[in-house]
Amino acid sequence: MNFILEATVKAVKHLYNTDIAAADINLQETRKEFEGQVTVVTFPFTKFSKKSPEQTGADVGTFLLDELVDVSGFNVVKGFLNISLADSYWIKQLYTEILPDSFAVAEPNGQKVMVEYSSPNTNKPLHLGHVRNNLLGFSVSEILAAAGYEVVKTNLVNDRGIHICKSMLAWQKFGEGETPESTGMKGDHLVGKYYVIFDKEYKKQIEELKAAGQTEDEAKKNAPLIKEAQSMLQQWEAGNEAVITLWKTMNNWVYTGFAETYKKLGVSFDKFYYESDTYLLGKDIVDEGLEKGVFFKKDDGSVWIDLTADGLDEKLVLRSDGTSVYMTQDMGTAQLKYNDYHMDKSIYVVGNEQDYHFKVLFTILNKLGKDGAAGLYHLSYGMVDLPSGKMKSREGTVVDADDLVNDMEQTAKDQTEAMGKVDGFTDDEKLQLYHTIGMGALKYFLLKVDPKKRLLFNPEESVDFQGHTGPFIQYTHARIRSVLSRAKITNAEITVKEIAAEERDVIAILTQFPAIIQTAAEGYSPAIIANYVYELAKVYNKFYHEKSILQAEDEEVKQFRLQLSSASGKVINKAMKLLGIEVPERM
RNA sequence: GCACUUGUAGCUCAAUUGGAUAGAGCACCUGACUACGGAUCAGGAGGUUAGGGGUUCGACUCCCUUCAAGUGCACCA
Repeated sequence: MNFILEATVKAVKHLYNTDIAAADINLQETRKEFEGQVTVVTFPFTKFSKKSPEQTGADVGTFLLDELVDVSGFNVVKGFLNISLADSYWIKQLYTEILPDSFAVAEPNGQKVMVEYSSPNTNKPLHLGHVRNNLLGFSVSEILAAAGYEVVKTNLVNDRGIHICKSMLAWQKFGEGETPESTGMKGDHLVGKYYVIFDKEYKKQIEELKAAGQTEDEAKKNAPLIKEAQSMLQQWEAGNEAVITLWKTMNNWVYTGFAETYKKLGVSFDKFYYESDTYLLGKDIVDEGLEKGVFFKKDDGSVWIDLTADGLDEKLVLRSDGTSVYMTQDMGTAQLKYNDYHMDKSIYVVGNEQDYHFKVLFTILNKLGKDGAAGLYHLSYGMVDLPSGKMKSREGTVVDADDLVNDMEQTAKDQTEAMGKVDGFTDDEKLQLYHTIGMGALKYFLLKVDPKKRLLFNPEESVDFQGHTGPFIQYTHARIRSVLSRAKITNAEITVKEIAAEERDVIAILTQFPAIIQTAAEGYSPAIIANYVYELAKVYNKFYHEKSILQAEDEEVKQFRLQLSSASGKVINKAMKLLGIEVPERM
C-alpha cells in the first residue's frame, strides 16, 4: 500500500503546500460496514488544510482518484477517507505478489539475533509453564527468521545447584539402584520423583525437630537432609569424583527425557549452554566494573552497583567471600554468548517473576558499555495458573508436559473418531494425525494470547477444537487441499475482469501477510500471527461457502478460484509453521 | 510498605499502538443450497472497556487517583 502513502504525500504537498512523511500517515484497513478497502485518516491534515475534515478528505480523495489508475473510487465519512481499489488491482496483486514463491520471503536483513528459551532445571520434568516458554521461544525464533534475521536458538541448562543435589541425595538414600531402564520410567520423571521424595522426608525431619522444641527456621536449617545436600554441593564444587559421577548419570537420565519431550513439542536448539560451565564466569566483569567506577566495594569486600538514580536499588554483584551470585553469572554468560556469536539482538524468554532481575542485568551491561547491550530484550510472559491455584512441583500440583501432550492426543482421537473421519488412514497416519491436531489445539491455545498476560488453564475442560482454535485453521487447510486434489490447476495467469467481494477480501488479507510477519517480529509476538491466520481462515471460509469452485460459471473463473485457494492454503501453512503448528492434508 | 504487570460480554481472547457504531470464539437461541469436507457458514441476544477525574477534533489505549488480582523486593538460582 506504499503507493497510496506516496500519492497522499504528493496530494498534501500539491493541495496544501505542506511536507509530511509517509510514515506519519495513518493508513488502515477499511471497516467492513463501509465501502472501500483502505482508509486514510485525514483528521491530522485539517491543521494545515484549514478546512473541515469532510472537505479535506474529499480533496485528497479527488486527487488520488485522478492520480492513481488503481483507485476506482472513494467516499468520506467524517475524517475518514475510504478508498476503493479496482478489481484489476487486486487481481494483479494475486499474480504478481502472492502466487510467486518469493511471497512473504524476507530478504536477509544482515542482523543476527539470539533467542534463549526453555532453560530448564535438571531435577524435575517439564510442566505446563515450561511448555508455554518453549512454544513462545520456538515461535518467536521462527518469526524472526521469517522476518529476515539470522537466528540462533539457545538453551541455558541449569544443571547444577542445591536442587539437583536434593534429587541425587534422595536417590542415594531411597533409590535402591533404580534406573530408567529398571523402572521403565522416563529419566526426567524418575529424577523428579526423588526430588519430591526429598521434600517429603525433609519436611518430616522439620516436624520432628519442631516437636523437639526448635523453631521453624531453626528446624529448616538443622534438618540432617538439608545439611547433607549442602555438603554434597560443596563436594561437587570441590570435584569429588563419586558425586560428579552420580551427577553426570542422573543429568543424563534427565537429558534423555527432555529430548523426548522437546521432540514431541516440536522445538529445537542450535546451542546448549550449561550452568556448570558458566557459574564461575563474570568475576572479571566485576573487576572491569570496579575499574570503570560503575561498581563499588563495601568494607566487608562485597561488590555492589548503585542503581537508585535509575529508579532501582543497590544490587549485590559479588559476595564478600568473593563468590558469584546469580547476577554475576548472568553478566558472565551474556559476555560469553556475545563472544561466541556477536549477535545484534539477544532475547531472553523468561517468566515475568524475573522482570526485575533482567531490568537490573540490562542496566548494568549498558552502564558497562558492553557491545550488544543495546540489543538485549527480556521476553517476559505470565504464569500459567490452574483453577486450583499455582503449580508447585514439590507438592505435585503440576500439569506435566508429557501427560498434557498425551491428553491432547487422546482428545484429538476421541473427537476425530466421533466424527467418523478416519476412513482410509493407516494406523501410523492416525497416530500422526492425532498428534498434529492435538498439538495444534494446544499450541494455538497457548500462543494466541499476548505473552504478558497470565493464563488460566483448566485441565478439566478440554481445549476446544471449534471456533477460534488451531483445529479450525487446520480444517480450513485440509478442506482447501481436498478441493485442489479434485481438479487440475494451471499455473497460467487467468484474465478475469471482475471479482466478487468475497474473492477480493481473500486477496486483500493475503497481501497483508509480509507486513504482519514484520509487525510480529518487531513485537516478538506469535499472537499477532495467530490472530492473522484465524482471520484469513474465516475470510476464506466465507468465500468458500458463497462461491462454488469446482462448479464455477466457466473454466476461467474455476481456475482463478483454484489459484486463490492454493495461495490461501500456502499462506495458512506458512503462518502456522511460524507458530510451530503443522497443518494436515486431510483430517 | 515500595516497585512492576494485569483488569474489556457469563467464560476465553481481539481492537492496525490515539481513530469510525469496542470485535471474535465458547456457552445460549434461530436459520443454511438434499454437503466442491457441517471441526463450516449466516443471524439473534449479550458492554458504563474495574470506579472516578483530566488531556483533545477523537481515549480500551496517554496522565492523575481509588479499587482488585498476580509477581518481585536474599551475600538463593
